[in-house]
Amino acid sequence: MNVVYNPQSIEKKAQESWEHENLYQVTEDLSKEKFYCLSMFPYPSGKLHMGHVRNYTIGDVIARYQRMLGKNVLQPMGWDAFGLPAENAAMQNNIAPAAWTYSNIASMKQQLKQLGFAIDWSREIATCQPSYYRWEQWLFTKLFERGLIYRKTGTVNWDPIDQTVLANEQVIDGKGWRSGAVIEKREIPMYYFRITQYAEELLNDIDTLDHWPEQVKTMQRNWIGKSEGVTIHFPYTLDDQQAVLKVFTTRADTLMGVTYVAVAAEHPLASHAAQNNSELDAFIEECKRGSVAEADLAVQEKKGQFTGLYVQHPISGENIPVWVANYVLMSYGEGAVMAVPAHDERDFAFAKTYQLPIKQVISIENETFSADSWSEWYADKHRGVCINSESLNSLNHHQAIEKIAALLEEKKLGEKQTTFRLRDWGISRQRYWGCPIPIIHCNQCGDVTVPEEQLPVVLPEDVIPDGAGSPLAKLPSFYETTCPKCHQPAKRETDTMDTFVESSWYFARYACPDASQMIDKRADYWLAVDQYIGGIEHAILHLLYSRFFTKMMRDLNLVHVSEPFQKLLTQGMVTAPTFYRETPEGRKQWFNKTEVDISLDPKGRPISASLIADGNTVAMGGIEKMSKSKNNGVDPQTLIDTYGADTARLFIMFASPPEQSLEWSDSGVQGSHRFLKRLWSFATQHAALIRTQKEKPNAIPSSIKSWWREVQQVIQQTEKDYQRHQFNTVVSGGMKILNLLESLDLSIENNIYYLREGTNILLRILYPIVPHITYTLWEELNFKDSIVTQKSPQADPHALIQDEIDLVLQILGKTRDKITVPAQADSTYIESVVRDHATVAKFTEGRPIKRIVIVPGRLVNVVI
RNA sequence: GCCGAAGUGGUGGAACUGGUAGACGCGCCGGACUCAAAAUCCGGUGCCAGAAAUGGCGUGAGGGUUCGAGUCCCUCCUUCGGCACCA
Repeated sequence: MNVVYNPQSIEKKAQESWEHENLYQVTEDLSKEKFYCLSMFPYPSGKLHMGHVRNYTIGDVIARYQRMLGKNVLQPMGWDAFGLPAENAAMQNNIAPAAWTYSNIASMKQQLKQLGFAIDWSREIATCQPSYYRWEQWLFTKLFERGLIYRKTGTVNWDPIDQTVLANEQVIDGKGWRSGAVIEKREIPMYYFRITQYAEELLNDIDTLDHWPEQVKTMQRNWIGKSEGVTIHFPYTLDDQQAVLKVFTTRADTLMGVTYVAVAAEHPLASHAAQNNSELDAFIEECKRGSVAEADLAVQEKKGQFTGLYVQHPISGENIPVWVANYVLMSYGEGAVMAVPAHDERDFAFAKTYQLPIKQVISIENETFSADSWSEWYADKHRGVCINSESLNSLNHHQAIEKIAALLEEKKLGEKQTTFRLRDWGISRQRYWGCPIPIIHCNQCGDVTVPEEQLPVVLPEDVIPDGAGSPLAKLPSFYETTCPKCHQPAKRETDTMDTFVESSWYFARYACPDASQMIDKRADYWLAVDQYIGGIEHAILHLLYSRFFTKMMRDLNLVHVSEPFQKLLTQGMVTAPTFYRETPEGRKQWFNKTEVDISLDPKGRPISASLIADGNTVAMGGIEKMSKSKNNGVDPQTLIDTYGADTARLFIMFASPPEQSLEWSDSGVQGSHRFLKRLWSFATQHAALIRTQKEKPNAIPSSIKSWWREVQQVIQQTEKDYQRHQFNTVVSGGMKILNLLESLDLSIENNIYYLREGTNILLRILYPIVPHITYTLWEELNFKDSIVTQKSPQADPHALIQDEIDLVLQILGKTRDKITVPAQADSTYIESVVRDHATVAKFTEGRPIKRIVIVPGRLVNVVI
């Protein structure tokens, strides 16, 4: 046994033996309880970053722990291989996205193997392979035939110089990232998944997700955004035609306070009015500038323009002016809103800007309304009653809505309606590196789905995009085809699918990666995923889409669960300090920590930094998420090469609990490494004694009774901590046991049994986190079988029993002393001890004791 | 702007259900070993006052509930994640 801890050699050996024995490959075994442990698959960007290492380490720890509980654990891995970065890399390096992607997969797979994850590699999938995406295309055709996919126009960012559609990410301050041109909104035809058809179920089933973080569930509920309201029709006459303008509102009780209505720039009424109104036309054009991102829209200045048109108030018949406003979203409700300046803050500000009337229709006792300035209570729907509203007067919010809805329904000018904030999911992308949409456009037959026997529609892999438009649209060999129905020449769809589509069902394909259909019955054994682990940034979109897909696949009888992920763990990000200098042009140049020298104050806090290259100062930019753009990443490969995979795993698990963000610390890494070295040298130093198999003493020797109880307490604690995924305290539990073992007096014969027992426990506690070193030591110390097949340690209840316990003595809630009482002492006994206690006498100073609060097993509080 | 989180020593974090705040590390200080350094080992370490015993203060800020609040409630501040074409 080598006395020096050499992670490189022991890790390589352990990994080779695991691979040789095929330890992590699993099959459906009905005799065992299954556990499907899934981490979000990576985008193959080139090499692993620290976020990946964290994600997959958490997954691996859970998978190995579940295995120790005797379960049949599936932990697969694959590649979310389609996406925009491959196209960017292609343009930069003149390499085809496919070649770039496959080479990235190879190197990242190599790195994952070095980290020693218990992955079943026989199930590996890459979404860019035709064998994967053909089933996505197949599903598309089925859903299209069922009407769950449809075509309509949608708004995209258009770069007028590059003549191409841009992703939101590629629009910076309203300008194209390459061309610098001001971006325009453009309407183009797209395919949509009818996710709104499942809105109600997606919302209701959130209640069944007992093991999801509450915050994620709340975010999903708000994203779906169910609201009960009333659709109100405002009649108007245009070119002698009778029509109605529909608006949706949750505040129908304020209908009598409407002083204008506002429509989105894209609303038909706006376009109509703009035909002979150049000022309005210019305004609508202005609204079309800038990105389509909602965050950008929400912060822009609220602007509007009168259309010159009027609609009639459905109750009073008054003329109501129609405005175009940039804050009205065409995609929500009817693309039009009724404005009640007196009781909506945004309408109030708008009315002030454009001198529109403000009419109070809600009042609250003891509050005075003033049209001069806004007060929070104007919008309070819980306390007010209607005024100035004819038959609604003195009714509250609910009563008024019921009454007005009935009134409108009778007049056929409105109806109660449930609306969702959730919109249908537009999946068309005018890009090359994605799954081709399996549609053929025929002049005779319209949109025809590609028949099953012609699938997959294979994406040519040797294309290098040039940044201008979609490469597929320039490839006649791809788009020229014949109609499957009439066999006339026809054009293949050249858009590809949103990459979120691939990641919405991959978890089901892992169950049967080689199936000759989309999903076969093996999925019934493995689904649902028992534990899903991934970044919090996916809390809404990816998770919602996966839930939606699961429900659609269930309705197609492909899977038999309604929810894909039973338990969800959302990991925090990995952060590190940043350093920068401002260039003369005012741009920030970021430096990596390896390029700078940091000076510390006497307490070890960083005070300044300088660039090693020139010795001049650089600014400290604070702690930020590790990213390429801030140049503050730490390469996991360097970490593995220097310290080994176990140190990397240990540090990441120890530095913070999985859901919190993790701050990188070089000295923290060294500390973790030091612990493993200590463990190794402790084991090698005492190897002979540990290997000695002593008889278990009949009773725990009284000299180490409390020592042994401490070990047992740690077992009890780490058991709980594993279950609640608080791995940082599992590690500190392991450190405590090593500290205890080092304090054990080995000159006492009886203690040798406890040395072996304690070491055995320690290795099993740490195994899921640092599998290589514990696997090796287990073998070296002649413990039974392999640690891979061991059970997780369990506390011995007898060893936990105490005869006497310490109670904290508080006086008026302040800790003053401790008292020792028999473990089964009752409150009468404790009270009598406390009344006679010197410390109590000292602090009460003769004042009478009013009350004695006793918390069993914990504390006594004397109230005076 | 909207939705969702987080703020605890010099520092990462612990405190599970309202019950001893600071476990376990890192750093720092002191010591041992060494010609010396590194590594390793031992001891100390929330802040203020004090030689010490001890006392006071202390979980972003301000209020509240409670015998008792890091934990529950209200208001505010700061930082972070998402906002539908980054993945």
